[in-house]
Amino acid sequence: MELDSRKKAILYAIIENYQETGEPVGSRTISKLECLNCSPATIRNEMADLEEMGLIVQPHTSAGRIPTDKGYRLYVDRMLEEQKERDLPALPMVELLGRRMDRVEELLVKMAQVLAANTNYTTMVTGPHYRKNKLKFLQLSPLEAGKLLAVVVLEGNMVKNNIITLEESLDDKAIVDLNFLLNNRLIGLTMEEINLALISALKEEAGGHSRVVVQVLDAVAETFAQDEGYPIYTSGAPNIFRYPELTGGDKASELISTLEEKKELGTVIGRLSTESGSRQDIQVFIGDEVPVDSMKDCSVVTATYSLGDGVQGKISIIGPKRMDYQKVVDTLKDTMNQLDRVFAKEE
Amino acid sequence: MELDSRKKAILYAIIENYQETGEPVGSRTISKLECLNCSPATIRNEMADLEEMGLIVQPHTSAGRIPTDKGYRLYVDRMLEEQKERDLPALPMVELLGRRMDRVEELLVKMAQVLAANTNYTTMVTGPHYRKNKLKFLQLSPLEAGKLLAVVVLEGNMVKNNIITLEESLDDKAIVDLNFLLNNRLIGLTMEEINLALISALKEEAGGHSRVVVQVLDAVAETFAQDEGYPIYTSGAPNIFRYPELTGGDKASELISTLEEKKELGTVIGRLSTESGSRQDIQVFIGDEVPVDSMKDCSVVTATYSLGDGVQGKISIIGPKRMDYQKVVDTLKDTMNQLDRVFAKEE
DNA sequence: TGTTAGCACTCTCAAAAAATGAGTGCTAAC
DNA sequence: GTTAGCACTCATTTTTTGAGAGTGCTAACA
Repeated sequence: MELDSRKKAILYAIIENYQETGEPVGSRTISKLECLNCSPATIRNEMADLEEMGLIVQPHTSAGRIPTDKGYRLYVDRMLEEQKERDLPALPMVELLGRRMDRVEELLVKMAQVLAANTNYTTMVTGPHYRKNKLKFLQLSPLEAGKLLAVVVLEGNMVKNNIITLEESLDDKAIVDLNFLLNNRLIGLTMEEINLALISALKEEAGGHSRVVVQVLDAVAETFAQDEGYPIYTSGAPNIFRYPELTGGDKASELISTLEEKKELGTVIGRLSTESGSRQDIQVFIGDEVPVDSMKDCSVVTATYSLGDGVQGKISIIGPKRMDYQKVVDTLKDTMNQLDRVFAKEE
Repeated sequence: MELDSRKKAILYAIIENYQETGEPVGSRTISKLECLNCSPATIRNEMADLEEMGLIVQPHTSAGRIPTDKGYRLYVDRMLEEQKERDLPALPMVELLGRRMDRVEELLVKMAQVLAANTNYTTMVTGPHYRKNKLKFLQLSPLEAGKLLAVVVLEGNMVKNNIITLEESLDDKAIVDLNFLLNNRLIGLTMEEINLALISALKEEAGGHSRVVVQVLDAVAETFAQDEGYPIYTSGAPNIFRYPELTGGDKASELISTLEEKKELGTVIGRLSTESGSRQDIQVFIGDEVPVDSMKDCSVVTATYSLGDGVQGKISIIGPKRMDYQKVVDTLKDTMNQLDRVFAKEE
């Protein structure tokens, strides 16, 4: 069957109306609303066709229609295609960015908060993938007998620290030497690259302190291993309560659990990174496309941010399938643009 | 009216039954359950008395009784009094503690998770109050042109780092000097004690670099100022969905919001610190006693933990008013004991 | 051939009505 | 002081009813 322009118009009208109301949309509503100038009966005929094509469904006989995942997909794809320029009120992201850009985690958390508050959906941000960023420098300091403080700085000024409990004591001289050795050999490498071969090579060089070298490297590696290599921040979880379709039955509970545990969220991210990004790196998952069971009633819109120096991660907006895709996509684009502008300017 | 031992027994029976079922408890249930050996009618008489005393109420005429806040209070006070030794299966807290005790935040988060999973309630842990802990040492390192990395270590090995963007560049020598100066003057002081008078004194001494001193101190102070001086971690928020009385209406939404925002939770903590702790520093807030509006249907049990070196904070378990106070209190005591054992052994 | 009016039909939702049942308070007997 | 018996109350559940929204179909119309 042909999807002529009127059918499209009707489909989009249904989607947008359903977006606002959350109620199934009837033929009468459409006939009034539209500049199509045709009667409910005509709309009904068209709707029957759209239903046959699998783009809309009736929740029950004699109810209005709601879009199917396939319907949404069509709508979203067109939207991403069109790239229509809209002017949104810019988010006060720059303000955040201006101050204390240095603290990456803090910045990400705030960003998530602003996005959640602005969209009324839930936001999830993954921190940069530590293992993929290069070591900028590493500093060992004596903390107390048998304990070392290791401060690790990665490109992009991500800082992590770790307290290492040693099995043997080291004097200050030894620490300075070790410091020098490690920096000399490791700077510029990513965590991934600091592998076994390298470690045993260092062990040789360290001579008497070989055990310490291993301990230090283990501890450092462990620091970056937690959170499966990247932290995940969420914000606006309570926003799901705005959407009855997400809170019926145990759904709210399951969603909140998923968000709290965060681990499973990684699968979304995992899935993301393997698939090729669409234009501007914005990807949309609709309903069943979301690879997390408890989110089958949700849609997820994802973008990749970059803070320069290879520091990058994903921002995702999680909402009901009837989310305002246009707004979400535009907001994310705006955010990405702001980030780019700030971090491009800086370099 | 006299609260004789039978009345007490009945009250406690009601409380414990309601704890399990969440349903109002009728006279018949009690009469069967109890070794009191008396008929429902007798129980009814006693219940009428208990109601008159304000210890139990009927949600509506001809329903069973449920405990009032006052009833719970009586029950809890007795329980805290009795100090009955029960043997709970010990939580696998030690296991956590054994490994990587050094990372305080990580430890606290894990602890919250274990407690939440074990009790089926929500757990909230406040990190140590940074401002009250003494500075152990402070280290400035050049990061790149115009940027310094400041690593601050407090007693108890709490480490915070901060990237400082300077208005002027400093050569290595200057940084070393500044480092020395700051350490010399600030070690052993708490963040609270590093006040304006001290800062201006340092400014004098720093001579040419007075602006830098201020910037560094500001940045450090700001690091510890965030989170109002201490972080708050929560875990097990989804557990509230287990208790219908917490999820009716918008309650779930409000509770989850409160937990997510965390700020307001501080008021509980604030209230706590002013009131004198009961035995073993365990405090119980029942219903209206909780100083947070969205938690008027909850009870909160709080304990103070100490990780040695003045590193201390609060652990709170948040659940419905009909929570298993005995279990929660015992679990907290057990946890505190384990902490004490580990950290006492260490010193 | 596409559009429209009309109408019977279906199904949800809300309100009203009726049945159910748990639990009480009271009284009178033990 | 305790208990059996009984009438009464009130939330809950089920049933009934009615209203309303929306459809599909048919027949007329341009």
